[in-house]
Amino acid sequence: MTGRSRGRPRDPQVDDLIMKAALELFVEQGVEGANVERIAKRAGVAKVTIYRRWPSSEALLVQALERARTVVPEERLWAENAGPSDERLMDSWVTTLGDPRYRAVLAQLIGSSTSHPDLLATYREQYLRPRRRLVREALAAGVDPEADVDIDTVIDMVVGAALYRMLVDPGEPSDRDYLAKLVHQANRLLGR
Amino acid sequence: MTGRSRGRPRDPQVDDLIMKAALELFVEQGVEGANVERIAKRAGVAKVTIYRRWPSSEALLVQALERARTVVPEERLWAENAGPSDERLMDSWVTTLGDPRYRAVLAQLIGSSTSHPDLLATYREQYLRPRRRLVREALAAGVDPEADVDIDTVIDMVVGAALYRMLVDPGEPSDRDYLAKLVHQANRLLGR
Amino acid sequence: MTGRSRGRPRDPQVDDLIMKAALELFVEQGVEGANVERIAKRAGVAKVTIYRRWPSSEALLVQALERARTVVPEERLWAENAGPSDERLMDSWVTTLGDPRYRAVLAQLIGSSTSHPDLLATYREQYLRPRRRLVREALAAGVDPEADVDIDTVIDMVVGAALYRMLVDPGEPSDRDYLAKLVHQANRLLGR
Amino acid sequence: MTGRSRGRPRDPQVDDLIMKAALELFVEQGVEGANVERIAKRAGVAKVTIYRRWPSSEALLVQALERARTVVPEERLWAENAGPSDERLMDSWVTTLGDPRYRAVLAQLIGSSTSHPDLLATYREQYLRPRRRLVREALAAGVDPEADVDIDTVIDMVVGAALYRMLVDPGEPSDRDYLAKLVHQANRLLGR
DNA sequence: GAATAAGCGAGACGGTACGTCCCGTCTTAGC
DNA sequence: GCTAAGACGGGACGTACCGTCTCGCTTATTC
Repeated sequence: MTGRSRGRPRDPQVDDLIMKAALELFVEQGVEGANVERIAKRAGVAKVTIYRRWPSSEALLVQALERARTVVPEERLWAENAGPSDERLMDSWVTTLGDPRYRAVLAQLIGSSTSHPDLLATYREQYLRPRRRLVREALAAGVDPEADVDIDTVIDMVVGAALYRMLVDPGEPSDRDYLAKLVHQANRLLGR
Repeated sequence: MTGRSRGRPRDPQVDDLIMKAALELFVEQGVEGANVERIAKRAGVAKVTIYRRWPSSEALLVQALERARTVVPEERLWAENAGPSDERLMDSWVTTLGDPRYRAVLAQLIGSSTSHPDLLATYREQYLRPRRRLVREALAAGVDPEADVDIDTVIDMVVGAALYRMLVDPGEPSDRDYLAKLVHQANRLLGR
Repeated sequence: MTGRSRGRPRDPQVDDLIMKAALELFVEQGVEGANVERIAKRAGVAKVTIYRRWPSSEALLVQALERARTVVPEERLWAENAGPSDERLMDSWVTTLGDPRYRAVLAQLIGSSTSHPDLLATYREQYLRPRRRLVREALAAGVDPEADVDIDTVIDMVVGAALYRMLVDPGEPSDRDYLAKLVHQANRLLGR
Repeated sequence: MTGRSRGRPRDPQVDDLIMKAALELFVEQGVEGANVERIAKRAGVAKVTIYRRWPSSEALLVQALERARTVVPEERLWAENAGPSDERLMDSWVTTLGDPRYRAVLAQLIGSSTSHPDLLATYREQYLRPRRRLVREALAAGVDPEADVDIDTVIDMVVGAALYRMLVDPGEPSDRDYLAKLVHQANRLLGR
């Protein structure tokens, strides 16, 4: 009885077009630029077609970001390469933090988080949390069990310092040398 | 000595009216409600009068919030109390980082930094840098000269972790307990 | 036969609302008061809705006034009454030239003709030319075929004189007596 | 006691600059363009300087137009040349009516006469009335005293026809041939 | 095969805010 | 006193998006 609903079914390709356009505009121009009017125009789609699927441009962006994450799953990469290590951790960070697009996305998300907290929340849950878990695995090996610190605080300090530089003081480099310093201090705290 | 510029000078009282109205609207209705049109109406002021002073409502809000800080400026506080200390450092942080308006401003600045980097730069130079200097003074006392770390990296890690929580994971509290943990780890790194 | 254009068709009732409001404001407050902002507000309509239909309040007023002519269209009147005559000609003129709104429109059109000649041209072709044709018919009856004049020049002189008074010397009346004088001279020239 | 008023006297050259700028802007861009702001800028003068001398841009334009008239006093020209005649009448008309600037001024004046009737009134009294008087003199010679017409009506018809062409139907030429036709018909009416 | 229902692009619609322009008034410094 | 400069409250401008709506057409399912 459930069966197909009556009438013409939605075209799944249209979903793709819309989310692609939404993401492009968001990266290029931020939340302001990623409004329904422009997304519709870029996707070659009627506004109604968007409103039929998502209640707001925010909801659309959330899903678009969710979807985009699945494209490059780093976790898998690491699994194929005999687990994480400090070296691989820094390889990953250098790539990510050096990418201006990465900075742009995170900056836009933070900027819009006052009015649209769901965007940032989605990103955090879908993107940041898994990576954090991997970082924890990488740092967990050889920790002094007596160390006067919980590992999450150390991660906060390392990741926080790196993001602080990238977001707040983009003039200062977040290069491998700097990241190495941070990891070195993390290891000191962890007694590794 | 160029002397007074020609023409009728700007009325400083008008600055007050505008920033007061902007702040009220921001607190009552958020960023969306604090637009130039409404600020002008509430302040009883022409829109042009606002545009003459600030390039956007965002920039206006930055200054309004900066000005509205009810906290006594840390510099003075410290000077009057025989220098900084870990306790006073944390008092100051708890006040600042616990203020949702502070978060909102910094988030907006980061969000707009792709298109308008000057806003963030100004804020960093005018606001963050002096405070960083004070933090360095607070942490410098009793540092182990043999410690395997430079103090700026430690500041990055402490401040970075605090801001990371506030900006990226606002669900987790940046309360005194958490800040105390950070300062404790900083002291471990510095051999204090 | 291009068929119906795509998209939601314009609501003809909205046209009515706008032109009604425009006319009211024009009559009440003159050209200055009949601006787009006020017309939109009085008509309960968005400004864009007006701009979609007319390029300026001026163009809107032209059409509104044209439409609002309470005079029964001369063509019909004459057809129903066995053709034009000097009397009916003057009836029509007295009504038209005595209407301050008619003067206002024509004055505005002439004033804007340096920068926007099309407005005046449209008005001339759509409004004036057909009426001129009727005047020619009215004057053609009983013309002395030997008269040393072409009828269009006579029309120029009669219409020109009437409009000259109305436009340039609005203090002097363009009343029935004056128009009668003009028609009388026209008849002398035409040998009627 | 009358004496000079105290303080620095007004610079009469400034009056010239202002009126010159006002007239230029009026001819180029019409009433809209001839606002105090632009006049002040073009004349290199403060707005206050204008408002001190004239209550409005309208009043300024009135005086500017009055003054401009005195530059080429046609009456005098005729006086020096042994009085007006049909030929000289037409010479004068051909020059005037063929000048696009003349058309522009009159069109602008008529266009603005709804809101600012004084402008047109001044022009009529200062410029048109004297010329009309001269035309009357030119046509008065040799009039049939028995003619069934008063001369002012004939002038209305001739001048009206010429202006009608120039203002309302600028596509049709107001050339010497056409003006000759008009004068010929005027002479017929006057029994000359 | 026809009827029905929903998808779809297009674009009208009432709103709100934008940033600019000009209004006429005012307040300053300098001559 | 008078100038140039420019701030000020006010109001209109024309444009951009908002979210809703109405249209003709298309596409799939159901009867």
